[in-house]
Formats: sequence, structure tokens, C-alpha cells
Amino acid sequence: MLQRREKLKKLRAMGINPYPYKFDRTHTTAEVLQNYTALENQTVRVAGRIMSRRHMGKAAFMHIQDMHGKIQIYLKKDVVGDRLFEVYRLLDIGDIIGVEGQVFKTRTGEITIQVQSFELLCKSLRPLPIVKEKIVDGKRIVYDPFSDKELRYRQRYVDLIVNPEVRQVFIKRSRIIATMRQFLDSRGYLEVETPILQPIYGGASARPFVTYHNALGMKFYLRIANELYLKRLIVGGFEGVYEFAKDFRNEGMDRFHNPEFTQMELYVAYRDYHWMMQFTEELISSVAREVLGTTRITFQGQEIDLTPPWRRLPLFEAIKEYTGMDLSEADEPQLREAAERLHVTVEDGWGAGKIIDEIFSEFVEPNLIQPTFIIDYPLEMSPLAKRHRENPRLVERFEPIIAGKEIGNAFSELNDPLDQRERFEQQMRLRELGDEEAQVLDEDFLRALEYGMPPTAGLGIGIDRLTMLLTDQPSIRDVLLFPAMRPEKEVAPENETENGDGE
RNA sequence: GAGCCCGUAGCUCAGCUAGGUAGAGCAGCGGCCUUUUAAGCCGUUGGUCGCAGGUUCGAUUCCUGCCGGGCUCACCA
Repeated sequence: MLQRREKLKKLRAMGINPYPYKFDRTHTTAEVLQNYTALENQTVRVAGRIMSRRHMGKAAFMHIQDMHGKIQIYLKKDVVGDRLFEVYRLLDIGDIIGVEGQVFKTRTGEITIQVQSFELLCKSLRPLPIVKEKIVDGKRIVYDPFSDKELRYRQRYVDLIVNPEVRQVFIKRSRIIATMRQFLDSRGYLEVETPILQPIYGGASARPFVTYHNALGMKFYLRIANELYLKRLIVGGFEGVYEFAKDFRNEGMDRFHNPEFTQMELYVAYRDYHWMMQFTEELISSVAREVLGTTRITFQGQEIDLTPPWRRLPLFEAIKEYTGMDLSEADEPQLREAAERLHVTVEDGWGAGKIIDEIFSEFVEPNLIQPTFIIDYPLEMSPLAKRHRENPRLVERFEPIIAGKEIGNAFSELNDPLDQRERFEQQMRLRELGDEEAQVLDEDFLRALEYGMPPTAGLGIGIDRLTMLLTDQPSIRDVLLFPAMRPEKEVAPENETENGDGE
């Protein structure tokens, strides 16, 4: 770093602004590489960050990288002249330059820009990790990888510069969201925004983050879901609304959980969960087709076929299939007994729903690799879902499960205000029994339902998990640009080089 | 929250389980090299071995605590 500051001074002494204002480029690196035949011997202007350098006396090869890739440039002293070559000598890996030159192929066949002139666009003061790579039989072998996960997450900017596959993941994430949005818009659904700061949190079972509004002198909660607000909008007469929502849940973190995460929630009037299942498999498979070009994907070594239709499997049938036990008629004591036989640990406060959920997640869920809709959940697990039309102990709910993990949640929405009130009251009783995740009664939401909400189907898709699936990433942190981390103690200021004037 | 593991130069790591104040490759710096590509060759700088204690004549190395991280488990999407 010291040396780089010295170089900076020398450049300034030469009358060069190391941080100029702009550079007009004619092509990106990828455009030059793709259009080589048309561009051969033509002059192009390309900009990027110096990623490697091979110096050879009075000439040098470098690779510069922009958002779309890397291209080699070749710089000769007798072409650029003494002064620019002097400037070149003061460049480092990590600096950003703009070059102008002719496109040609080297003896070894690599498309390269013969630099006529170049301009320093940004002097980099901090050395970048140098990742070396070699292409053997079309495969990229990486040497000295920048692989420390903590550093990669904390300094994602470095990760993005140095690891092209990381860049790809986030480009795909962006395209997944863009494609979903197009899909939803093309169906005429309205994208809306609802409060993140909520006086009463609801729509899911989870513990919230709490904050405080000074002027109002009251607590606010960061939303754990946006369900109840979106349903208010259905009451208001919008017949299809959706929101890509950052939600916040005050829970532990692991491979599948980050305290803030993104959900797409969609509500469509006059539809039920059967319709929503079809919609969901269409949505996901067409996103895959659009972003990956196929509905057959590989996730962590497993082949997964997202082509519709997906299997529909009632929850209790699934449990029966994987445990051999029919629990559809079991009451709570019987469920406890079943759990014990299956060696599933259950706690005293748990109700029937929770025990079933536990058995399901342990014995069934991990086995559901191919996309499956688990349908028809017990009533007590789903306080916002409508009672099953054939079985009053169940609700019309489904979760799409892929690669052993749920990536969403949906139901025929409960629109009977009296039933909804009872369900809330049931939740409040659970809360009093110590279940911190039980849902909170929302009087205004009930008031809205009392005005009348049409039959409605609702869906939530976990965007982070979907992205993991479609980009084959094992951890949620690999699909979040800035995953939650404890703060660093301090970022080293690195000021000690600057004392007095330069030499 | 619990268990296991990790924290040594800018990056990736070795040395530590036979305790005597550190090593490699890459990067950097100097030199040679005008089609190289993990460029090469010669030379060279660089580390309070995460932090704080303890044991010891002496600790990167052993012990304890703390901080940060990873993986697994528990809870949840």
C-alpha cells in the first residue's frame, strides 16, 4: 500500500489525474471477444480493472476485466511511446484503465487488444488477492483462490472482483426476480408496497425485531411477513397483488436462514389453492427456463426436474409413506406416542400441529427431492388458511418442496371473519402458554375481513431459497450480497504512510 | 443456545501432539526479457504467529478466558 501511494504521487507529479471523470468506451470485453471477425484490426476502446500482468522489458501483456469478462491487452513501448510506458510502469494489478487499440490474435490464438494509448481511470491503493487460473481441456483450474468465507462475505466487493462465478450467481439472482416480475405483470397483477415498520406484526409464526419510533413514542416491529397487508388490499378491490418483500425474523442463522430475507407474496382473488399450485409450478418452471434455459437442474449433485406437473401429496399420506404410520385421525396423546416411537423429541407445550410438523420435517421433507406439493395441513398449524372443503380438521394449504426444502407456502385464504377471530384467539392462548411465535391478533385486519374479502389464493415464495436452488449454491449466504455478520472490530485505517509531504 | 474445527506475511497455506521469538508459493520491490498467459530467470522487502492471561529460564507451539469465523445440531422460511 505504501508503494502504491508513492506511485500515486509520481503519477500526479507527471501531471496525470489518477481519478479522472469519464472514459468513452466503444465495446465491452465480451463484445470484442464475440465479434472478433468483424473487429479484427479495428480500433476499439475498452475499460476495465487490471487483473494480471506479464511484463517483458519493453512490452507487457495484461488482462483487464469489466462486468462481462476479461480481455487481454498488449502494450509495447514503441507503440505507446516513452511517456505512456512510464505511466504503465506505475500501474498495479487492481488499477482501472481505459485503453484504445486494435484487435488482433496473438501467436497462441488469444484475442487481444494492441494498445495504442491508454488512460488511468482509477489508481487502486489496496492490493487485490491475486487469483491465477489456467484453462486445461476447457476446464478452469484456479490457483491461489480467494476462498476465506469470512473475507468473501465481509468484503463482497473483493469477492465479486476476483471470483467470476460469484458475479454470475448475483446476475442470475437479479434475472430470477426480473423474470418473476414479468411473469406476474403479464398476468395483470399489481406490484405494491406495504409497511416494513408495523405496529402489529403478523402473517407468520416468528419472533420479530423491535424498534422504536421517537415522535410517536411507541414500539414498531419490522415485518415478519406482508400477508395481512396484502389481503387488506384484496379487500380494497385489487384482484391480484404482489410484493417482493424483505422480511425480518429474529431467529438463529444457518445455511437456510438469514435474519433478513426476501419473499415474494402474491394474492389473487377468486382463486383457490388448486389454482395456485398450477400457477406456482408454471411460475417456477418458466423462471428456470428463462434464466437457465432448462427446467432440469442440478442441485448439489442431485438431478431435479422442475417440469410441471409436480406431485401433489397430502401431508398425512406423506407421513404414512415415509413412517408407515397413519396419523390423520390421531389426537394429541396419540401423536406424542407416535413421536416417541419415531424417536422424535417433542416438548411439553407443543400442540398437535407442531408435533406433526416435527415428524414431517424429520422423516418426510429431506426425502422430497423432486418438486412436490405437500397439501392439506392440520388446522392448528395454519391460522390464516381456509378450512378444507372436505375435512374440517385440515386447511387448504400447500408447500412446494424441492431438494428436501420448502421454498414457499400457500393457501386458500381464510376470509370468514368469525372463523379468523377464533383462530387468532386460539393463537393468543398458545401465546399465553409461552409460545413466543404464536401469532398476534390484529383487530384492524379482522375489521377488513368483516367488510368482506373475496375467495382468494395466496402464495409466498422464498426468493433466497429459490435462488440457491437455481444457482446450485449450498448456503443462503452465497445468494445474499451482504449476508448478516457480526461487525468487524474495526476496519484498519491504514493511514500511517502519510506523514508530511512526499519525497 | 450446544458440540466439533479454524484464526501464522496482501492472498493460499506449512510449522505446532517431541516448547528455544517463523517458512513456501503467489503478489510487491530491483534487474534481464517487444506475442506472453499459473510467462520465465536472478536478487530482495515483508509477519507484535486473532487478543488477554497462565505454566515455563523461554510459547506461534501447552493451558484458560475472550474476540471473530466455519461446519453440525436445536428453532424458524
